[in-house]
Amino acid sequence: MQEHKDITIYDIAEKLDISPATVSRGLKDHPAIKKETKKRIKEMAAKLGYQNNTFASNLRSRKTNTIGIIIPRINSAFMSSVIAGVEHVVNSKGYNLIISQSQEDYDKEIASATTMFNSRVDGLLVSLASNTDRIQHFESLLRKKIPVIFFDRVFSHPDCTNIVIDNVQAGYDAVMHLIDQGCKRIMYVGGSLKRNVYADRLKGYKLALSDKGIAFSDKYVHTDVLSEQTGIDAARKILEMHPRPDGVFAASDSSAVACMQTLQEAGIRVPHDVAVVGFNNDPISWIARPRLTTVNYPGNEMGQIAATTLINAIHKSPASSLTTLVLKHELIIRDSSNRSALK
Amino acid sequence: MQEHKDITIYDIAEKLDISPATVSRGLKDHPAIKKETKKRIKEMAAKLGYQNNTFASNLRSRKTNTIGIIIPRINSAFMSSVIAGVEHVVNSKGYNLIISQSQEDYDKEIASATTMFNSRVDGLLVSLASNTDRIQHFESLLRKKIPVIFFDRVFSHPDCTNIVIDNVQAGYDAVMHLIDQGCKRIMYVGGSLKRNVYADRLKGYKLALSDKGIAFSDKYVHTDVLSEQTGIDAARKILEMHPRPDGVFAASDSSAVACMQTLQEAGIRVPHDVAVVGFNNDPISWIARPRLTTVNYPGNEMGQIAATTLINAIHKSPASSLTTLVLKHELIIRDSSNRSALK
DNA sequence: AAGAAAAATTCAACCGATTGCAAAGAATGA
DNA sequence: TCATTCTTTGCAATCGGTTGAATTTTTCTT
Repeated sequence: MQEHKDITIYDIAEKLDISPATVSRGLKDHPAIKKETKKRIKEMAAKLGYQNNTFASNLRSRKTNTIGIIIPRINSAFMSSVIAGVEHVVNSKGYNLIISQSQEDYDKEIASATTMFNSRVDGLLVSLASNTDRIQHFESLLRKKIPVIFFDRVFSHPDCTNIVIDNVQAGYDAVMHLIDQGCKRIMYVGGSLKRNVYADRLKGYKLALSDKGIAFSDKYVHTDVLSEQTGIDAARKILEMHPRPDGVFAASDSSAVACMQTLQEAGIRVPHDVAVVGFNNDPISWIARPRLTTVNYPGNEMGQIAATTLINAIHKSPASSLTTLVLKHELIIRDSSNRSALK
Repeated sequence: MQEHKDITIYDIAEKLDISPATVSRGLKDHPAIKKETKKRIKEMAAKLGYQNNTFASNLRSRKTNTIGIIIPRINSAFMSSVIAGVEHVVNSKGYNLIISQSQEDYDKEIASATTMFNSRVDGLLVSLASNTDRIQHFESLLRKKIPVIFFDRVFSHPDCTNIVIDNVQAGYDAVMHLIDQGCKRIMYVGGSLKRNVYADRLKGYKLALSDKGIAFSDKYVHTDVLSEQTGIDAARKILEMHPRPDGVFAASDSSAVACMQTLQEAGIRVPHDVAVVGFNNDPISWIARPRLTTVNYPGNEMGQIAATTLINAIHKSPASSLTTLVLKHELIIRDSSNRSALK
């Protein structure tokens, strides 16, 4: 088995009896190179099996063609869809993707940011960890004019674009729907209120109550690092309350389903006694019985848009200016909240 | 806002009035450098905020410190767990990870392999697409002694390690359990038989039947590119058969649940009339009602092991020799198949 | 046909770390 | 004291493209 020496632009240049500079330019369609020369170069490159050495290019051109993404964790239905979307765009545009999980932890997020900085990413996508409350760990990137874009769990910063859905409206829609179904005492189950997604959904919740003249009360708000367990805890709380809540709006499908099932096991009928609305439209939302009413949150789309926006920002250094980009959401009404079907 | 010029080993060398070569060696603990010199170098590096330029290193040392992974799609519960595991190991060992999705398509898989080759990954993890039947597209890597490891959906090749669970045994266990529950006519719902995972589970199915003296028949085997739809199709088929099958072994939880729910909607009781077993232990398996009996397939662990094995293979060039690595699986019995609880 | 302008190509420095080999300094031995 | 060996450090080439400026070639004017 013979050792293959890699083909370089020098090999091509030699065969064609031209200079390496011309080869370099020819390969990347530089306008100053004659069409027919380009053709010869490309043909020879193909014939010899040339591969661009990205390290040499990157070293000289000070570009890495790599973008990074920091997320709380990859293995949730929503986040893996986002990644799928990002990967799709990024690959098709010739970029590489580095993924790092913060595991919902502020310190790990800082470490991830450092890794990204050291890897000299050209741009960074971030969805913040549960307990992050300052973002100075991205300053080293911003100082070097490396674009940082937040999505889903965002943070307001003059130099960063945010990509979100209208969480206030989504929360409002969900709760308004519950009220329309006759709910008077609605529980909100969410994650840390440091995160816009949970805080905003709570705002929507309050607005809906207010618009219907229902008084808001703290005791109906249950927040924690959002997980299934949070849903179970909320259910236990509900079971002990008098009068008992008759509606639940949970900020994730997994907590909503866990809550719903815990209630059901205690003999509560859903939606008859308690109507439930979740968030995300994860697969479990249509597997659970009754099927879960939820807010569709298109992860794949968000990933594609985030990646596209980031790549644009990388190219146009002059402040791409867009501060916030809002995607559409949609309330999907299913059996877990639909009392009209009950009659 | 001032432009930060990057610190290089030359800057350190100048400050310390020594040569860049010494700095380079000092930073990576070369034995020829005096301890105290190393200390001074490292202190100065820290003080100036030096970051290694990986492109320069890679260019010179001809290593990329990058590993690649090609998977059918990222957004499934199993695969995203695998990625999480891989990411964890890879990041902690200072490697980068490039992800590419084949979208279950042979041609895209070839394209992905080419991308990986061009990115000069140091090693590659692969889980094959549904319709792949030759793997010559990895030869260019293997010729350069770049280790390629298959996991989950593997392919036999003298130079490649495979990481799997014992799918034959898992299939055997699942089907044996169904037979123990009194099933006589068991349906197998799987993916393309080109893929070991589906073919082996079918083998286990046949073995179990054979061990119990039950004749095998083609009509009980339903295969397709495995998805929810496959489960629904299988259910429809079941509903039309006489005598009707009384057990289902599906090679994924999503198809199992889809099948189960379709049957239920047609008035079939699970597990009373038809007992169902799935595969993977995805979240939906414990959300569905009845809870789905399934085979636990530890994705995160498999990811970690695959990554660790690959990195070992990268370091010891002398054939790491291991051909196949088999992880443990486990049948988790839940209500969808448990008739003893019914009495 | 000579001169000017435009097009195409080449020159050569450069990106920043690595590494074989040479060299200087220090320690050991006779 | 001088030769020998071991430590430690420096020199300089190298990895393979990229790019501003210079040069050569071609095309266009008049």
